[in-house]
Amino acid sequence: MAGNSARPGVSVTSRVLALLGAFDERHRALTLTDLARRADVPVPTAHRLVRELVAGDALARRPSGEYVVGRRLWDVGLLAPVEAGLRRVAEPFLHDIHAATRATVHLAVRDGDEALYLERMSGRSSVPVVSQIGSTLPLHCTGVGKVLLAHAPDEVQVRVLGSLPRVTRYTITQPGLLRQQLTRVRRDGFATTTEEMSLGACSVAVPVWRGDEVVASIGVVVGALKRDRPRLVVALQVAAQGIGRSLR
Amino acid sequence: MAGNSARPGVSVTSRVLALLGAFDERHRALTLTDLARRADVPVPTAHRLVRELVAGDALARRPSGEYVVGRRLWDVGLLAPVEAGLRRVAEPFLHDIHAATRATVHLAVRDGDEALYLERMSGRSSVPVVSQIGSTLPLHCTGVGKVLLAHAPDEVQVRVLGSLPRVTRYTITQPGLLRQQLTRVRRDGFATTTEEMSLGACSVAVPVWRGDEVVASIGVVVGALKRDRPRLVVALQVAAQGIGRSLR
DNA sequence: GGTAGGGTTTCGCTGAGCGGAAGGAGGCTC
DNA sequence: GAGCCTCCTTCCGCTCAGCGAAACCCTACC
Repeated sequence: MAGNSARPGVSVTSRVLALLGAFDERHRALTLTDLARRADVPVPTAHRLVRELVAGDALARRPSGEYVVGRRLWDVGLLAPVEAGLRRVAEPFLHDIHAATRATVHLAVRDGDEALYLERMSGRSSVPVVSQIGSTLPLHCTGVGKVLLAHAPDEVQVRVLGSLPRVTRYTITQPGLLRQQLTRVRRDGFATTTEEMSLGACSVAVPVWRGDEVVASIGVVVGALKRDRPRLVVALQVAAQGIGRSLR
Repeated sequence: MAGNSARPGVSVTSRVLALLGAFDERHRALTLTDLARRADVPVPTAHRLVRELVAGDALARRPSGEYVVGRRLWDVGLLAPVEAGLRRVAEPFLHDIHAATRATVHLAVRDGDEALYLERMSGRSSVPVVSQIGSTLPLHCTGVGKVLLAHAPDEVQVRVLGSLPRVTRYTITQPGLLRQQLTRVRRDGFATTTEEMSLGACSVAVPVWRGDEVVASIGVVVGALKRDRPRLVVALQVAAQGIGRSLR
């Protein structure tokens, strides 16, 4: 940046990125002041940059005065090759599961110490589902997360087991208990959760193998597992097989 | 921008946006030189800016050296409220159509003089489909496009009918003929295309009404229409009704 | 080993960018 | 209706971040 900056060395580009990064699932609309605060940029500077971003349709301004992410970023973002091959291959299989179960279906990969949701198809029922395409959730309390964790490198398991934040009163926060579960996940080929992420929601998930490596996980979220579990596991495993086979 | 610019008055922000805008469906991966050329920025300048964008994960660099859109832009872009309400409401209905027909299903709105595809579910068959979520296609040679055009304001119709570029040898390029079809679309409540956008692909589409206004269109793409047409029209109309009802 | 295509680094000039200060605009309280 | 608060917007003079031509590097191809 030129001139009079309070913190020389911070480039215009990085400020622009900071402004864009101020948005997340919980902050889809921000006032100028919030935007400036979250991006750690003085308000007048934010104002100037944001005006340019609005002119370029990277942001948009709501009638209320709040800023939201704009059309331009939406369609540029969709061009990102984030596991594009996996998503394309998996889509029809996810449809099949969705059609067969009517439940919410997920496709996720491990991104560091979190589960990154690549795809979601909403179910009909009123089961609460917090996942969003593009967002991440913890590995230790989601179905797909447990699968990904069970097949993650040791250092990831160590880090995650070292800190198991409680989300609901059923979240597993004892490393020993979770470690047992992970062993069972590897042995049985599926993972389950019971209201560990959100009350009223249970899940089943299975790994997607490419060769001898787990590259993703698919799962469903339902209100209760009960005797449906075997049926769901089979449906998921068939789909996961299909995806894995198509990936080579 | 500071200093020695060849074209003073062009801001850093606008250059960054130009770089991001250099990507489109047909250019998902670009070399530095292409990127610079398409964004109309000198190569060294592009290099500097792009390096910062890569550092911020807004772009990523392929092992081959090409640049692609990065994770950061992907998940920020997904936060854009581009017809979010419509998309959320429509999703389950689109699933139903997809399950019932096994064809490629589309949800589109009119964006100026083009059809903007908000959602797509791929069919099983090998029918060629060029649409992409987030991309636009002409109004005059797609199923959803004809529906949207038939219910567009006069000035849009005039502009579009004034220039009907040929895409395939079946594309309708005579304004009079298309005008007749649009009348029929309004009368019958559905539109069809026959290899007008891509050879080997036909489509049917219906309007989605909110009150007395057409806010979107849903359609399917199949290899051939033949006697399936009535069945597809009914399926689409049922879904469109449902979407419209849910929109109030 | 010449040529062409990319990618990267250098470097001195300079105006784009900076942001404190001040000035609206709206809303809420007393 | 005065006082207060919060958020948005504009102003303006200082100055260093940004600029890009030029030069250089590297790989590929003939």
